[in-house]
Amino acid sequence: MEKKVTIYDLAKRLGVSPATVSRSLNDHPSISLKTKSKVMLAAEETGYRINKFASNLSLQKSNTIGVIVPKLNSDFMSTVLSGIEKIANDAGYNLIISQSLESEEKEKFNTKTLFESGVDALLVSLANETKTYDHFNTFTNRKIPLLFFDRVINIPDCPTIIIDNLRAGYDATKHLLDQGCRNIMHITHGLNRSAYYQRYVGYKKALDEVKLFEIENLLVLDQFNSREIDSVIAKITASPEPIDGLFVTNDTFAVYCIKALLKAGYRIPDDIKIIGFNNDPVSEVINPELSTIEYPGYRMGVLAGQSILSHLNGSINIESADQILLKHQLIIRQSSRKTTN
Amino acid sequence: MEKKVTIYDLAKRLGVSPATVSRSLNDHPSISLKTKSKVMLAAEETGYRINKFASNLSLQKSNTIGVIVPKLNSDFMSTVLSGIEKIANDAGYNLIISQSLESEEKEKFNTKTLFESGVDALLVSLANETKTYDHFNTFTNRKIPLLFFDRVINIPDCPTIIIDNLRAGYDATKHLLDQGCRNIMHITHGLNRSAYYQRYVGYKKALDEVKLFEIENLLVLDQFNSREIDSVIAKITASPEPIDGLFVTNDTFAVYCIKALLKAGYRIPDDIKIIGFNNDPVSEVINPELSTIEYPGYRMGVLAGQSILSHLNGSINIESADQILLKHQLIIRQSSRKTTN
DNA sequence: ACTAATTATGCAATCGGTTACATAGTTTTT
DNA sequence: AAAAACTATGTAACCGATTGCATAATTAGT
Repeated sequence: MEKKVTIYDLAKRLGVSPATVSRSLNDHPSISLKTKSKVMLAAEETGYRINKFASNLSLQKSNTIGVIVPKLNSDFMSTVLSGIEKIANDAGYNLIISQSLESEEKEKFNTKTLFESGVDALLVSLANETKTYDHFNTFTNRKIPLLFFDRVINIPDCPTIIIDNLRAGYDATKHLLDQGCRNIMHITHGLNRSAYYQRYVGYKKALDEVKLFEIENLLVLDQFNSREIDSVIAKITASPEPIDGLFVTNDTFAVYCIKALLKAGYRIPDDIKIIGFNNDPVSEVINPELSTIEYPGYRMGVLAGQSILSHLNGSINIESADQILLKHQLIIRQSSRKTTN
Repeated sequence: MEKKVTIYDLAKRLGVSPATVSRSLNDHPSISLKTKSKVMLAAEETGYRINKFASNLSLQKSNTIGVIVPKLNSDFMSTVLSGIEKIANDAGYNLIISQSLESEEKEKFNTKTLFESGVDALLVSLANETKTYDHFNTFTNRKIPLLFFDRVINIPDCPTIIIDNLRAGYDATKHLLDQGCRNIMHITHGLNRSAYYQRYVGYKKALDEVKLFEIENLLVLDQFNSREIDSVIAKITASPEPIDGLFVTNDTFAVYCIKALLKAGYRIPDDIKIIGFNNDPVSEVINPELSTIEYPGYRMGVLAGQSILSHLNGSINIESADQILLKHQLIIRQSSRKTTN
């Protein structure tokens, strides 16, 4: 069992004061080179490690960034996190990651513990359930940088990073219309989150443009899990006007749909054309390959990290809340291709 | 800008000592109910929040668990993390997550920063590159609980959580043999990590049993990324004896293989039967559906979390290093089905 | 050689909670 | 009613690093 060694131990060993040791270790200019190297050597020899608790307490900062996401295990989210981690780590920050599991309750709890843990900044992608935002006041009141990404809410002075969801929803729907679809069903998550709501608005806008707003056909799902597939198929088969297009705001679920529809005897894209969202790896695996909207997850993570770091470094005026809008991209594959007949 | 309120502020406000405040907030038995509720009320009113830095410094613990994984954005790893997070969070622990990106250098660095951050325990899945393990000494020397999962190394007193990789490799290979394959290629990651090495041993063992050890056919890849696919196809087409089976230790890559082979004109499973590893969601999306080995990621995460928590609570004798072996399961799908001809 | 400027180091307070030990106030015991 | 046993609270040291200010040691200036 190694004993813990502190700057006091080093000080005693070298016959200097703890202050000198501290300054040496932090490369303070007013310490002579000779002393510095003496200290460094002793630190090396004794296996000295700084005690961050003490340091943090003294400096009032933790070099830690908190992250709250709805769910760790989705391709999109883990990709975003990977980007955040890369940037944070390279800058010497640690990342405390927690998941809300789409629960407002848990999001509040996590916000509280992360605050108490003294994170220097907080990055959040909101739970679908969340309807109140007071729990973030602890951060805004103390002017601790707070940033929202993907699932955002507008709070004064809090930057947001999103894609143009309205436009993306419009593009996806417009594409299906261009391919000849006339009765497009929109399958999406709770519209409580603006990301999803905006896609819906885009969907409607595209329909409106071709005077198809009457046959808007919306299906909102609680989760995007495979158990919900039956209700989808039921709704499609029960439709008085046959559904000929599907805009699903999640690739994984779109893939479930394709599989279920094929099984039910529908031809894709001949009978029903489908477009998903996110450009998850699965979209290229399914047959027919899934058209989708490319959502730049890694870049989003990197930008979120960089944005929050520049706030922490003060290189950006904290007052100037910025909104970063990433470009999405329509990716056309087989699942929505117009069939020549 | 809210001012920070400390136990000293509360003490002054209530005319008691900071010690009383501290004890009240921690529900210490020797404080009268009247005083306790007075303190709690005041804490509520003033918006008091404990300062974890101070608390941690005093208590010498952080309620934080460190995690190092090779890569955040894989379905398997994010699922494991999700399980760990669930357990840790429910027990009031925060999770600091970092990724080594398969680099020994970065793994060392992360180990150091996590140590300095004062994590109460460390969970590690090793980078593929890692060949030395001294960087974990800081933890073992101080008897800070250290656990390895999935990609493990045996260090005295450090529990490990794995599946029986040898058996899994054997099962996968045996299955292909049972389906009639006689020239099975094994595509895997660097054999430096025992997880992969054991699968390879299992593969060989199955071949040995049917006296096929002569035509062992091994392909080791650095990464499992799509750029390596060409070399795979090249090796398969160049084989003097036609390859009729493929055991790939990663579903995602197995899926790439299927797509490339189909494109190259091979019929699956007729010409080549394929089995993957992990039971990633993609395995059910590809056509033909991919046979695979079910790897219980979420359970692994949950068990890793529980194991480390019990060590922290001292409810398990720290000296008794345990090894948890999870059951895998052979999942047979279309990609390896014997064709009746 | 003597003062001024510069460089290197130490002193001591501070960050905010925790807790062993001491003490004052109450209740129980005999 | 005095001693014993609790109960409730306060005192003060401690956790380990940081840093403004003071001071000692060295060098430069005239």
